[in-house]
Amino acid sequence: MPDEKLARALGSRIRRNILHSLIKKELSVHKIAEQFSLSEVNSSKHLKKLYDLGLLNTRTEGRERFYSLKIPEIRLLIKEYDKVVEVLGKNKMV
Amino acid sequence: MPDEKLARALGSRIRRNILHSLIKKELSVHKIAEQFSLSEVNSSKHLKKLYDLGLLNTRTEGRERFYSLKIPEIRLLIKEYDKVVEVLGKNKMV
DNA sequence: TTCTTTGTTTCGCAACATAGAAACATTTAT
DNA sequence: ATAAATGTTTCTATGTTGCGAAACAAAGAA
Repeated sequence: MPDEKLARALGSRIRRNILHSLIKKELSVHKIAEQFSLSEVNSSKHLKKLYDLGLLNTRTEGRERFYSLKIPEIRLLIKEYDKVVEVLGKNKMV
Repeated sequence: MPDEKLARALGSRIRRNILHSLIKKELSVHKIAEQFSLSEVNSSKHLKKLYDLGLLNTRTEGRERFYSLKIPEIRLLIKEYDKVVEVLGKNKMV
């Protein structure tokens, strides 16, 4: 069920940040690891998860593997997601 | 961190369906349980989770507790969510 | 008062996700 | 041929989530 998986994919702050970065341009496993202070192992795992889900494209060049957004609709989803987060933040009575 | 919690709240198919129903009108714990074939215990738990997150309003009348959408922005989020799910479904090469 | 309806909380279990470590593969440089 | 850089996979430990069962609480009916 893709809808279950999508939710689980978005369920990680790191993966949402990764998607955010990939909106601008494709990035390698290494660059993502650098950017978010992840081990390359974990960077690879997160990207693979997003890729398996069908959200990313991949392209290998030399020893690097680049990932990019495959589904443009994800941009709006993230935008709406952030909007709700903002509202929740303002209402914060936690 | 509200953004972490929101993702986890959406991470359940049942909770997304509940939110979907609440778009139309407020519903009691009992009604939700009925509608989705949940035990009342679980219905209560799911609704509490969404409420604690700040997504729902609540109103008690007699022995019933009604929940309703508090954040209208959630509608668009769900809509965009479903859109991405649809695209993923069409691309299904899983 | 006693019973029924509606709802909540706690406990324990099974399933799943996450992160680190180690081993391995591939490509490029020396 | 050897070493370094970039990624992936497997194993393990830890933590989180969801669900059922049981106990409890409050409101209304009999």
